[in-house]
Amino acid sequence: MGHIATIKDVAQRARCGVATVSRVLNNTGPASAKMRERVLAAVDELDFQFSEVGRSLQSSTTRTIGCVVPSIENPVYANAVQGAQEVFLNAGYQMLLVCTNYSPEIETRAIRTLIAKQVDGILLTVADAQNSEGLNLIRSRQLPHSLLFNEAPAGQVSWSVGDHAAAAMVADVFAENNHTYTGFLALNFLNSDRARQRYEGFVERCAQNEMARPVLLEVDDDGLDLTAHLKDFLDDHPSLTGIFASNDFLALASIRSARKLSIEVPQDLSIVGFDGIKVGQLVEPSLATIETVPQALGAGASQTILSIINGSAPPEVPLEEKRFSFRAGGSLMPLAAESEDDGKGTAFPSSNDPTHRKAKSNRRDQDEI
Amino acid sequence: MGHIATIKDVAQRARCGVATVSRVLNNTGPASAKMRERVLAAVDELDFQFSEVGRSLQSSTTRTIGCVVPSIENPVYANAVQGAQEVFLNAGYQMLLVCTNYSPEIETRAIRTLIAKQVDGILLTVADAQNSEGLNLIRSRQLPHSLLFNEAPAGQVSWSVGDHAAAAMVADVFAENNHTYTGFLALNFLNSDRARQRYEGFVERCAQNEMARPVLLEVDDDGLDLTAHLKDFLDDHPSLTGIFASNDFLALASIRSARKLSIEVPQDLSIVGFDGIKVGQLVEPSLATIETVPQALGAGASQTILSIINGSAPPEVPLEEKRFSFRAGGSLMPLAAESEDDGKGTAFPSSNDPTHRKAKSNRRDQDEI
DNA sequence: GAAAGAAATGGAAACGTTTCCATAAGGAGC
DNA sequence: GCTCCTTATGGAAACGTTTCCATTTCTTTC
Repeated sequence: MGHIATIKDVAQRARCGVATVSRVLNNTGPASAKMRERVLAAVDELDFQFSEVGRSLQSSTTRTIGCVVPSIENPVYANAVQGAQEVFLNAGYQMLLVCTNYSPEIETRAIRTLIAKQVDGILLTVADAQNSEGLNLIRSRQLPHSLLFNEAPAGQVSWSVGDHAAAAMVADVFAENNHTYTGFLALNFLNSDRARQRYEGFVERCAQNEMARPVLLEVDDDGLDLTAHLKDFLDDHPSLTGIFASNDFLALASIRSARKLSIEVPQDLSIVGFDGIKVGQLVEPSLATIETVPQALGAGASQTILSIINGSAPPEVPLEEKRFSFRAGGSLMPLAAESEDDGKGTAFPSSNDPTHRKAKSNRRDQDEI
Repeated sequence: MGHIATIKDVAQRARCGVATVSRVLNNTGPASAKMRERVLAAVDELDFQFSEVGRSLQSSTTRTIGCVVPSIENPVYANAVQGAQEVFLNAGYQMLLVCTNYSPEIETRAIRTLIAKQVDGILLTVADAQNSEGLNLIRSRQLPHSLLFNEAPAGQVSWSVGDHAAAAMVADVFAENNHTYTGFLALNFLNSDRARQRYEGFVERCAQNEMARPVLLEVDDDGLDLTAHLKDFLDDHPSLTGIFASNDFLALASIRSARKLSIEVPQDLSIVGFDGIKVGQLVEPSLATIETVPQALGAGASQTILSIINGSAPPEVPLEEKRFSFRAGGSLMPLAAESEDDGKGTAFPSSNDPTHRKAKSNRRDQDEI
């Protein structure tokens, strides 16, 4: 019969009470050798496995963690989620994953459901950490949780990149390479506080560096047809020499669109990305970008949650310097102005093997500084 | 007090029985207007939400689906999982995700846990569909499930790419471009039946096309340091003109490694990838590859599971022609042999805008056929 | 105004566990 | 052989739902 065995079936078959079965199987409390044997035999014959649902009801713990992120097609989130998943699995927790597609409505609904499912904790990246209905729900229930990628309101833990500072670093890099007129290319500006923080950080530091105020280009679609947008943008702002793309995909798409428009990167236009995805190093020119450590953030945030759950000391969030760094690449080139070179921060070779690049390249190469 | 309200609390506060609360909240059965109001008020005041655990125990359904994949750092799985997640979410199901890291042990353990958690179905990509302990468990319990990416044993549903045929198509493409000596670059060969099927399909069709037997190069690490391996490989097999990489990342890494070794792609070496990841179209040269539709497979497999659960007609798995196609790209170049060109299957321009490529390219360009 | 029918309501069982508590069985010491 | 203690064992409550069924309350109709 297609009936799934319960502890009662086992008890019946082993000719004992359910309490005994529970004790034997969980190794809690005494049991005689014969009894133990009978129970084990019954378990084997019936192919018995505890129902976690029954257990959860009794223990009011589910050994399940909710994870809410915008999308795992973005390798940054994919990395983070994978890192988190590993930590949780090792600790005996399973992970309930929801991708919100950057929609605050889905986000709220998902969090509600996760709470109803009695997850033991929630790991989440919200659209806007300052104003998230779901986050409020979590807080009011005092559910163990940790923000991931979002900067938390003061006093709260969060495993974020440090977007403001990282974007400021990009402004510095542009400045050191004599770029003054820059643009900021944004996707999901509306539903990502990270994108906005990057923009703010970039704008502020540009101002401090006495560069022009960066021009904002918002795109809505993350398809690959950036060309028309880019053309309009550059036509409107012909003095631009550098673009800071709010993520690496956007940066790569920009490079390609530029190529289509017969604009050479980096000779005619420098491009800096954000995230440091793997392929950025595989392409030519290699992508100058902010390198981040999503997997470490995901793992760290997970450990934070686990430590809240079992009352141990939570891990420290690493300093900003450990969470991001500038990765030089061929997509950024110093402007041919009088050099106020101080030796740091200029673009490095795009390849680890300069000899080869010299050998193969037959056009003006930005790599020879 | 930090006590979470249950239906009893609500009943007490609304001065009625729990049955009434249940009826009102679930809209099942009658209830007077005042009663309805009292209950709703109590719910509001207590911030009550049903416990899904209690519900699950009672209904023996969890509205949860398990999803087991090797890794979501691979964009192919990330896409598929995202597609699946969306379908499930729309149907009111949540998804428990486990990444096995290609380990059969983790795979088995994960499936065991998912069964214990009483998931209503399982979507999974296993290391080896012919020999999977976890899969057997699922089958013996008759748990609704669908394979994803794995080719299923005869008679079973599976949403696979059609690796054998797709790899054969690559052999055909190489043949049409006059390549005879090819290599197959494999990762995770041991723990991926897909990789093995691709190899077999490729080898067989090469034989049918009277090409040399492809040389196998297995790499274990998916880091970026393919260079040493590639060098040894090409030194050992100097006649190779084309490499079929079992995924796009490997293909991109190969292109980069080749570049480091002063080997020009595609002039000196043609490379074809597999999967059709997005960045393949953003790079230069663009990647010739097999384009697949992971999101559609993930969504289809999910619908299959849902239809098993609620007894409706399962969706048809699309024909192979709908599941993969060859995407031409600049990384593949016809060999300068006497052309037996039949017009189809030769490499196409790598960019959508040939005028630009002509304008910018100053080396012999494979795009002008 | 009473009877009958319909509508509303509450009690209790069931789902699968764990755990407390009471009882039964076994062994040691007299 | 009896008591006393230890070790085994089973019954039952509790966890939070839903749902069946019985009971109460309201409407309607004569």
